[in-house]
Amino acid sequence: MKTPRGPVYCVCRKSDINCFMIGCDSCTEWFHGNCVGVSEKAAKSIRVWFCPSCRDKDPSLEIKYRLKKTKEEKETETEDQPDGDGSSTQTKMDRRRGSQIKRSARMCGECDACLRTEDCALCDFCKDMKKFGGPNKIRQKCRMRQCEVRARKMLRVKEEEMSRSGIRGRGLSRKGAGLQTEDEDDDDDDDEVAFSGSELELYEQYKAAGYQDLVWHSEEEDAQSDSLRKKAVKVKHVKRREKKTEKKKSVSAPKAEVKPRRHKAKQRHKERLRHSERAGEGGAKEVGGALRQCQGPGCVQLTRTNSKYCSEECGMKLAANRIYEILPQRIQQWQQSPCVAEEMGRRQLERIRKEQQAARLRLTLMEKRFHELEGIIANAKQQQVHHHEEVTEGEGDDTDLQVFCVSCSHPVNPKVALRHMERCYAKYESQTSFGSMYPTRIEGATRLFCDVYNPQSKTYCKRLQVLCPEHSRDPKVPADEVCGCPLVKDVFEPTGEFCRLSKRKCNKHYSWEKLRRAEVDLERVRVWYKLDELFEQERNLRTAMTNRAGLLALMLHQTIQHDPITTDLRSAKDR
DNA sequence: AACAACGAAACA
DNA sequence: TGTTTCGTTGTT
Repeated sequence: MKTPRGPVYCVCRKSDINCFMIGCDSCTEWFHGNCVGVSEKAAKSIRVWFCPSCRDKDPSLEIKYRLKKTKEEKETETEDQPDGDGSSTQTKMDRRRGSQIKRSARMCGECDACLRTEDCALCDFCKDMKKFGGPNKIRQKCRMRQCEVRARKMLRVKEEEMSRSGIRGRGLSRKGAGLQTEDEDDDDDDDEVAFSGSELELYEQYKAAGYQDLVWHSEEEDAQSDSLRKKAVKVKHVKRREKKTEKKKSVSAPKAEVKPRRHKAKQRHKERLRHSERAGEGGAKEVGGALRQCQGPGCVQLTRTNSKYCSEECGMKLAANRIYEILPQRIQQWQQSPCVAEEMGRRQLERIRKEQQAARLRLTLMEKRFHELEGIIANAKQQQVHHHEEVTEGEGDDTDLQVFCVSCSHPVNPKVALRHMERCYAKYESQTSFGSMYPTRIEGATRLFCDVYNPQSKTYCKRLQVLCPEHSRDPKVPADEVCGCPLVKDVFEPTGEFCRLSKRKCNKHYSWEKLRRAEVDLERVRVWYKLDELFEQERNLRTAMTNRAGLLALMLHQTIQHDPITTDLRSAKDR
């Protein structure tokens, strides 16, 4: 149970400070506004205030009020302060702090820290402040000014620093005043070893008596050891435990916790001793306390250092023996039970084969398409140009329409849009390279990747050859060449007709050969990728299958049939 | 739990 | 409006 600690104030002698309070300028005691009949608002106009008891004792004490806050008053105030004009923020603050120390949730108003008016300029909090050139991230009061009683512990001067420089004896002034901390901080403070006089002595003795060796001693030793240390330890443990039980209200008795563990440790230690003794009886050599005989079959030699054997041969002999002994059994075991992984592997392989077949079929189809296209293009080149159609086409166009280029986003006339976009694309595309360290090697494939070597980056271009503006330019079109694009009906149905416009003038089918070739080539590349992927899968699967039931695997693993019924069911289903 | 960071109240 | 410093929150 906690006794109500912490400072008490006012006529009511309560510790509550979360309301408006006013300080007596005579006894410096603090009073609740409500208890002494002073509202917060009213207090604003009070300049000097004395508590009822002080006034009783000394009737001459008079509560003084401020005049209305006027300009004149402000002026008089500044006159009172000689350094008025040249005052820095620091000095202004000092005045503020110095004149009347406020009591707050984090300031007792009485300790050295609270009374301090200057920032140390050295602590981390000061260094963080803007006035000391800091980033103002931490935004905490100078450590030297953190209240010794109410400020959060972590904000106060750090322990090491305090002991190093002996800056201040924490809480000494407070203890003299007979005041104690609030409960919140009490919890923090408990972590510190707060000894009373006799405890301190014991603590010192405990430290001196060899708290440096915390290893387990045997009980005999313990009995012999000076009672002083035991006493000291006991004091400490009891203190700790009391606290723990108080906090946790744990069920298990702490004393019962400690002893058995000690026993176990001792037992283990004894056992270890016994083991090493037995080894010693064997009559071999002693290495670091242990005696070793070669583990080779039938060998009685001593081991080599850091080895279980006397020689390589012994090691090999033992290994060979193991294989002869274990392997046949394992092979038999392996053959007895069906291997699910093997079965699954076979199925996977089947699937991969099927997919490979499909991919190959598709590849031949694409190759066929490739040749067909070349045929069409060759055929188209032989068409004659029809000049009269040119004219009619030019007339029908709507000159007001505009489309935006997908590359440069400029508005362009739809008539020339294709041409523009194609060139725009080529322009931007040729600015970047797209290569790999290795040339493409696909057997039986014609014209896929550009594969031009760039000696600067030591890479091979990996664009489709037909689409690479960086390494191949579109050939110049002769004036009399026909467009020759196969005409279609309903988008997909070929009519058998060809565009008979002059190639230079046909905007509708601009570089149609290139696009068609790219279409076919892209598909071919995709099929090749697919084939490659399938090949990789097959290879992995095959390695896994050949490694399964290999020598190493059989020696290292075995399948234990815990439940023969399950195995039977599975084998019946699988077979 | 300690710490850093930061919003915001309080104040001049 | 700027400064100081508190409480809260997220991170280590």
